[in-house]
Amino acid sequence: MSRPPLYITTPIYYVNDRPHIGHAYTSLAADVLARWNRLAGREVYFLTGTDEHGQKVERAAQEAGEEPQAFTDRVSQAFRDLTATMGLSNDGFIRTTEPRHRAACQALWKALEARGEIYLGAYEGWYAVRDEAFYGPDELTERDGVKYAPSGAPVAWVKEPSYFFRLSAWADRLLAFYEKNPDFIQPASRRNEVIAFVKAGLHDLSISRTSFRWGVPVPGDPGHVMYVWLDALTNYITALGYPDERAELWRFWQSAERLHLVGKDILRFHAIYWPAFLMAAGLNPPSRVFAHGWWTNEGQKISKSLGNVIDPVALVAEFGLDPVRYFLLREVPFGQDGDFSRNALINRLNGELADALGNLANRTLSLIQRNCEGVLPPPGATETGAAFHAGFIAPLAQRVGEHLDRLEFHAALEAVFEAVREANAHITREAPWALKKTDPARMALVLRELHEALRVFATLLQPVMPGTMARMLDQLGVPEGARHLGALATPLPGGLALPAPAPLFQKMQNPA
RNA sequence: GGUGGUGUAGCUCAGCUGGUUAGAGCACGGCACUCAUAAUGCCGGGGUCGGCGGUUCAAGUCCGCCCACCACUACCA
Repeated sequence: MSRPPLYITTPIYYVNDRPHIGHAYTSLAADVLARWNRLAGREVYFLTGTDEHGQKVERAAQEAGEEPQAFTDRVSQAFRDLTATMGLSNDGFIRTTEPRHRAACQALWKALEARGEIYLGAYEGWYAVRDEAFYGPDELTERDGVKYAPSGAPVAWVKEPSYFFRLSAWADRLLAFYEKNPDFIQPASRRNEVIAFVKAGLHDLSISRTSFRWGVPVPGDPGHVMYVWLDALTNYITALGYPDERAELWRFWQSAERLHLVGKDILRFHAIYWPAFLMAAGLNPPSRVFAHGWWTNEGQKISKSLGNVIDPVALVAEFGLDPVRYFLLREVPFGQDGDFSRNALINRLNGELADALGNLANRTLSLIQRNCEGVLPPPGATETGAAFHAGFIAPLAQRVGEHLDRLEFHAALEAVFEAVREANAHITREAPWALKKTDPARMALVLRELHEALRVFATLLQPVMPGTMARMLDQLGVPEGARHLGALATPLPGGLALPAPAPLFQKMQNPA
């Protein structure tokens, strides 16, 4: 059952912004998939990074009185720090201001140009100087012969030279591609939206700008810089060595599963423009693009103006990294919008992590400590234990894996905690504390069964809660080299001395 | 406006191609237990499955209409 390698990416984050829960969320999901697949023995390359070009950055640097490069060096640090804050296991971190990226963008441009996919034209439309944005005619209102943008800024008809990508010619080929690859865009509802959009017809895409300088110069016409999305999307292949097809990592674009995780707001760029660029340049399109949902904060839409942006650093500082990682993936199906609330987080932490799982580990290990002299009993099974094992423990790794392959993080975690609940029922039914005097042999069997269940839980939960599960595996006496999925088939030897248990999760007082 | 989707217990949601008394978690009530982080287990109350009409021996599950909500409807990233 050897699977091709996995290339998994987050979007590169635009540095003209502070890291918020949305960034943390995408990165976290990618991290869990990367860790899970590594545990399964699959080769993985996990990439994240920062998008550092564009007019907004240029202007922000100007306002800060800095050179753009110095400015981005400074502000992109917050995103590099986020990888540590969230405990990310990314293999690479790319910045679009790196020389290798400029080279890759220009190589892609030349490839498109050589294939006749690019032409020079003019971009025209209603432009609001104050907003630095173009508006469609239906968005405008007119008073006294002057047209105004929705923001209230006056607009004027502007025409600037621009290179165009022949996107209109790709609509049919994109539709054929979606047809042949039904899983390319997920979830399915998003796929329908994209298909509807493409079916309505595509315009050629303006892919250069002359209105600012902070970007990748267009080869052969340095008055233009490349459209930020062409620049940004290219990061995914820059990081693998493009255009050097003999680069060590290039095989991740040639023969690996190529999975992009994105927020739903940037799906179009990844599901339409990006595969079109790639196919037009004669390169593989991605294998899969998954668009996840947005968070609200205590039922309210998150926005800077409301001042309710969620800072991942503060979140982790207050609740701890692993509870936050668990909550974000457990609470809401990936792909749907969800609500962040302190109450809900604390309920998950107390009820599921501390009471159900943590306490189960603690009571089991305490019994082994006290009644078995701290030594793991040899493998064996009671009748009820055999049924419990066959129904909930043995199939669990596969169940979790199937859910994670479909990016159903919440269902994967639900499956584990269903088994945790069952384990609590099992220990209560068997009451090993009462068996000590009546049937010590059975007591040893029951405790061993529970230890085995705990070993499976901890092993499978490592990708979501790496730190805490490492401590749990320590307490269970599982050696470092036996913590991958393949090791679950081999029982630990009886007679292993176990350390004294200690609580894994600290409960929090619920303010409500 | 157009297209797609959602509406099931107090809350969050499962319910594949229509078929026994509609399920789970949380919350709530009772009981049991005492190994454990006052943890755990068992039992229970609670739903005219958005509304109306239709197809069918049989509909939460299919069809029509209506109501409510959501998403998409291109070039700031």
